[in-house]
Amino acid sequence: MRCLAKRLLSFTRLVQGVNVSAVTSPLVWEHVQPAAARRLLTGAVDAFAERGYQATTTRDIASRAGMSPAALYVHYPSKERLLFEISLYGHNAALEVLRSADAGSTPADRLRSLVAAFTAWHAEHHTIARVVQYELVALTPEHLAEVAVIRRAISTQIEQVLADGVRDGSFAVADLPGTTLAVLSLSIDVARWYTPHRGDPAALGKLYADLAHRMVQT
Amino acid sequence: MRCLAKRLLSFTRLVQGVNVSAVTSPLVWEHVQPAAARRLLTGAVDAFAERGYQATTTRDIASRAGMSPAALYVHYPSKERLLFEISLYGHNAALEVLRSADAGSTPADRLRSLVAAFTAWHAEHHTIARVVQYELVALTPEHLAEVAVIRRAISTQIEQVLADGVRDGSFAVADLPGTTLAVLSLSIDVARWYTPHRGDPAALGKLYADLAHRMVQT
DNA sequence: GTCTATATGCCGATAGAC
DNA sequence: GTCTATCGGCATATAGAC
Repeated sequence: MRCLAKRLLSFTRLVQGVNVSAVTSPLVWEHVQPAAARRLLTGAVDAFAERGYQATTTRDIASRAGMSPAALYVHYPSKERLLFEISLYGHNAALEVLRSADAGSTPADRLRSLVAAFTAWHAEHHTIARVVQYELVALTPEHLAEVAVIRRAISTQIEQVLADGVRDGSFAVADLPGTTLAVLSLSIDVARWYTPHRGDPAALGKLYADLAHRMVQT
Repeated sequence: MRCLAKRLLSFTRLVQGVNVSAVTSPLVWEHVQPAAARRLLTGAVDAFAERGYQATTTRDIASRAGMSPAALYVHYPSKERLLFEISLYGHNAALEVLRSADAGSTPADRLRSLVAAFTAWHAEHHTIARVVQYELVALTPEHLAEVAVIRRAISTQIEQVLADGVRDGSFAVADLPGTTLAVLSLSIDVARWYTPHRGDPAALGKLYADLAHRMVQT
């Protein structure tokens, strides 16, 4: 089993501004080696997103990868560890998408870019996003603490832009923490309801960027 | 086992306008008889909300109600049926909160009232709301179809107000279905993150009413 | 690194006494 | 309507051959 964390940031580096097409790459997991470990991981993402972590059996994951149940344990020491690697990767990818999108000369431009990219990521990668956002309780306390650090960084990224806009007078925000959470909520909830037939991720990103901007503009 | 559905609408009838204090009644399940069935049901709500349906065992539910595992089956024929009764009740309660809140002379007043009440309900009843919003996949196809009807009615309630506002020129909405979903999303996602220490449900409702109104106003 | 076979335990649900 | 006892099955994870 190779170390996944070291390679987590590879693909999101390609994203610039609201160039959300870059996050639609199908080869998201190409850095996971060997191929058997990658098949197990992508099978687990699909299964966890479809049925949830607890309802997914190791037999199901193994069979999606074309293996016997026992073969899973050669690559991952437990089902929870598989979830953790997916969750850690997903959180880092989401944070990197935000950091790469935080470009623009005004708080309004930056906010629109952040919301568009974060929303499009949740739509395009709705299976990973579903695991990231809704399977936190299945993590061990230690692993949860690790991803919680990344979650705080994600929240801070949005809050900072809103605070900048308030300072220069382009935004009117009565409750900064509450509005930060609301803006994040809008994008995160996409993972709950999105399916490919519900529209283009980039178009959804643009709509949500507009809605978020209107929520705070003076 | 008594029929729960017939008594679903009792408490939400008390709610008028944005009188969200009425939905904070702690005796939400008082109509479930006998008391043993009610203890099982409230125990199941807490357990499902904490760990999720699949991670909750019938032994856990029974022990929260102070009973042996076997006693559960005197009141409910299966674990899934317990989930269904909770989900059906919760959906009907949420819909009734919306219908009671749809009061006001202008689309703006109506939208603010709807969003305030719907948001406050998700905060105040975040345990029930979590089961309602995140455990749909555990329902049988037949039971899912039944709650899906209620979910469409909830969505329609919001969409109608937005459409009325567009018609009389008080709202500017580029994408009506998309904006409807976004407004609903904001409130629904409250069930994911809300805990009592994060503020007063009524105050959150007011904040979200303001944000939703700004999303659509001309 | 993958397999077959299996250890070990908990799951949902039932049987039958009281 | 509640209990104790238990059924049959499937869960995660391991042992050991190849």
